[in-house]
Amino acid sequence: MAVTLKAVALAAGVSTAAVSKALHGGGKNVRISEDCANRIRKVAEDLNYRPNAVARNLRGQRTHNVGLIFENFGSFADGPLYYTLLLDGIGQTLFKQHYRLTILPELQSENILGTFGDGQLEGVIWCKLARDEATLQLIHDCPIPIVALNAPAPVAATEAVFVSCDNENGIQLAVRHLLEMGHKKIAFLYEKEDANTPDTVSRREAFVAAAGDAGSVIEWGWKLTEFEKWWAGNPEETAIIGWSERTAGQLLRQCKAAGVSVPDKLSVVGFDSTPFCETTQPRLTAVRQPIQEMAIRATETLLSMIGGNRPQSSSFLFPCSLDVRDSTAPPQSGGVII
Amino acid sequence: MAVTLKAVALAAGVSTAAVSKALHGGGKNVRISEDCANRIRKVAEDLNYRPNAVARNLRGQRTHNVGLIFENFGSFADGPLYYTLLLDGIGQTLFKQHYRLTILPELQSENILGTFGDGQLEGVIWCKLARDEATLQLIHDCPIPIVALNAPAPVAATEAVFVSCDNENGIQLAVRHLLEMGHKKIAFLYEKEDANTPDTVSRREAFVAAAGDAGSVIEWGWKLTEFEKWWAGNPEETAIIGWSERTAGQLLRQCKAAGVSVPDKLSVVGFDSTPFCETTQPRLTAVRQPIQEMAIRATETLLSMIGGNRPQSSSFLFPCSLDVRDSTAPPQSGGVII
DNA sequence: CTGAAAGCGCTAACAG
DNA sequence: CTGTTAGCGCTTTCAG
Repeated sequence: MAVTLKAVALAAGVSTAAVSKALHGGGKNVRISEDCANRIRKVAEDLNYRPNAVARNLRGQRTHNVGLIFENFGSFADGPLYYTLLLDGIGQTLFKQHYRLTILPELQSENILGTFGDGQLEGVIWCKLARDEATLQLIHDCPIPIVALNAPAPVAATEAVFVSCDNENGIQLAVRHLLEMGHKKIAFLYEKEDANTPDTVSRREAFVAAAGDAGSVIEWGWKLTEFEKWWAGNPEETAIIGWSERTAGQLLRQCKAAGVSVPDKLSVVGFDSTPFCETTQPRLTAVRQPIQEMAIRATETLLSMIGGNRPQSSSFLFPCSLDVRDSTAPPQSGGVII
Repeated sequence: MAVTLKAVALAAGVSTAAVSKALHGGGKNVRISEDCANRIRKVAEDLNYRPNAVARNLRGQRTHNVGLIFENFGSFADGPLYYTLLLDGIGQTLFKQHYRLTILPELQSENILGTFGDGQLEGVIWCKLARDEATLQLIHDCPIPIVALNAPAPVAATEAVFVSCDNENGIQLAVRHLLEMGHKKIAFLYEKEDANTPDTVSRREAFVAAAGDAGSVIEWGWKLTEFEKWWAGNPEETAIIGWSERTAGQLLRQCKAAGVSVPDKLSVVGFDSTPFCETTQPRLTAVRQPIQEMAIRATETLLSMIGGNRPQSSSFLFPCSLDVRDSTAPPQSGGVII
């Protein structure tokens, strides 16, 4: 049905090679007169010829197509704008270089290698890549370059490149901010459901290290309904750092419901400072993770690897910063009062 | 480099046809003994054979790949979760049917038809499709089925299917809600920058029709900085309907900044009720548009069209509902006071 | 029951 | 300067 190169050649009374040359100007060994080329172009135009990319991909062993895989797409634990910023960063980088982006179903079953090795993808960006042995093995067997985004690099060296934020430094910033304000006891909060995500784990560890004796760790359920009872118990803590933006946002709502005013009675810090933090009441002080820049870097790195270059490094760590907004303040009844 | 079907055939001492049959069991005319098939499968396994999908696509003229195009990706006018919900709905439907999703660069230049006709895509979901003549023509010339999501159907019939929410009914709900509460003057607010998006237009028109004499229309800049001056002018309006969730959220912030308490002094309604509305202060009353269901329906329709079926209808309108939260209340100094 | 062979649509060596 | 031709990796019809 579709008009092919051959059809154009036939109509123009030339060979397919001539048409290919005239339209895309490939092979150096083929020469063609301007007249002839123009005639061919005219015929192609008239016939409404559209090159078939699949055939071209097969022939050229290139697809200009990059895959994107989310370990847990649709779970909003990462903040409302997470996926939007991510996609935007990846997309803008890719499209500029005339690559396409294919969203892959979250790794179902065992045929991931089949998917990665089927010739349709030139590389993969893998978000929140799990850290287990199986995955590491998989990375090893993967025929195309992989960049892991938002996943801390494993201890063992792998062929993949890891792009992530510096959770440790982010948590340190939050802890220091609170300590400097005079808080003596700070809690780190995460949800049971997210207990094992790499980010939760590494942030928790960073917190324990940074806060030392001043720190405690709280694990509640997704809804944080435990808050009210906890608060009723007159906890020593005067500040809570939520492992994610979502957690902190949810906590603010619980505080409001329980009549606990923030930041007067309790200071709250979130992780991942997106425009969402501007919309909460009070506006949420949060660690900023440069998602979009990370996405751009991940994509650039992947494209460079596809181009055959060895990556400059096997791990890129993006420093976090702290956006101080209205949800943190010195403790009301701090020990500083003499 | 990659091990091909031929390589497997060679290693197993059989023909490529036998291998193809043994591994994927296609052609009915080819028969093969269990023994032979098993031997072939073993060899393929040992050799780590991965079928090349590009070749298969070319041969079979099918790619199981659907394209997605956003008219304005990355503009957050649609609310923080818009893209996430959308992608989630599309993805879950597609992946279940073993289709892939390709994100297309937002229609650059003129070669859209080239993109749609290059054989890589079996169909396209087009978000916020513009309404102009050129686009209609393009739809007409498009060799693959198109479903327009979140774009009101044009007057003229086209080959494309349109899935959108019922803006008219949504606006009516909002207006009625406010009128019933006793508001006498209601404004519809949109940003200059969004003045011509189909949704803005159709909601504005719906508003003018629904509110009649009680209605007025406001066009401000993206930041809504005009609010304070407007308010200082002692407007008659006691309620504002924002064309989008974002607009309404931004308005709430302006109100706060100006010391105008919502809903006491001013009621605010948004369009597009996502979890975002739960996070504002006060929680935002908003028209709910079932984004995810719409995305699912759009995808299902597209897949059915790809399967060769004629769509049941050329336009699906999803009814809106109203999520009443805390940003609306009866006017403080309503005319009802005797 | 099995293998040879003809393409899907395109490109780039090669020979003329 | 142009055209013929051999594949890219796969499926499937056809002859053995």
